[in-house]
Amino acid sequence: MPLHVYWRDGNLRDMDDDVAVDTWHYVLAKHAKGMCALERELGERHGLGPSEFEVLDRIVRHDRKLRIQELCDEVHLSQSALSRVVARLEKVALVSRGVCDDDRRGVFVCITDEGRARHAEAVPTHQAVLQEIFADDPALAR
Amino acid sequence: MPLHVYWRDGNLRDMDDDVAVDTWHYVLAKHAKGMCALERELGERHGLGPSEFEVLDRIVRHDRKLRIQELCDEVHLSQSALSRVVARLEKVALVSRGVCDDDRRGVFVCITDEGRARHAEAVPTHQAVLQEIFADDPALAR
DNA sequence: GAACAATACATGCAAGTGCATCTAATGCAA
DNA sequence: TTGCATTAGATGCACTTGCATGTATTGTTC
Repeated sequence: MPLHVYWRDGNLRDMDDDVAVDTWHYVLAKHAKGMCALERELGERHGLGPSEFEVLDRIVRHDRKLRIQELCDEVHLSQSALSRVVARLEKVALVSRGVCDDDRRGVFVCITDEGRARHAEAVPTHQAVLQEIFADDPALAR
Repeated sequence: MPLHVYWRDGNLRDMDDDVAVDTWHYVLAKHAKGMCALERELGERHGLGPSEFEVLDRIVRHDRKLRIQELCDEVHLSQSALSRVVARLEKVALVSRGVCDDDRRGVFVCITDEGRARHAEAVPTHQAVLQEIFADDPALAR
């Protein structure tokens, strides 16, 4: 995805500053605020954690069976963490798991109707939270 | 800090896309890569975790005794997590703790010589890791 | 000053994560 | 086919985190 980030200082700014470290602090701040807010809002309103939502979201966007491995490439979780997220989701019937026919080591994950509904319900919350988080970045507001 | 983020698309881009969500995915990706790399490099080379480094860094930048509470405002950790990070740092003698004289509920944290040295040693690693992480953002490279 | 709310920090506990490892299935070479 | 390295995913374990709570001190109201 051809997205590039441009830093610009509103005022005078010493360009010897370490831009990477500044950017990192920005990332840390947004990540902390965002995760905290998502955890609270998705949790209270839809009974989902950020990881659970992310996994459901990936499956919905692909709109097909996915292998654990494919998900692993897209969500920022270790293989073991992902395995457990999927286990939790299966436990509450938002996804189902099954063995791949062509490679019986593999496991595919399928979203259930209930999972699809829960995801659809949560998308606006997710979006609203993030718009709030980035609301103070004027260039992102429109 | 007057830092603003500007998204720009290299090509055609549907401006109905949800910019906040895209930015969030950028934050998630950089955070995951950055934390993973920092954990590895700071850990292997200096025996520090990202939280430990961050706390040392805050103290060094202020260059004075700090109260736990002040640190709490600056690092993205809960009060309890910070309390434990400081405890770990004290255990390995990189900081020392003491009660505030003016408010005996308060605890100030002081960096030791060894802590200062370890921090100084780790700063270049920290910086190098982050420059590597953001190296693919052309606007940040110079 | 006594009683009580508020604040600063520490700690018990449950939950999520990554690493190392385990099991099962596959691929490949002899 | 047999034997062995490789891969997919699950699981034991240690560690960190946040929430709720505990302890000690301070401030406030009567």
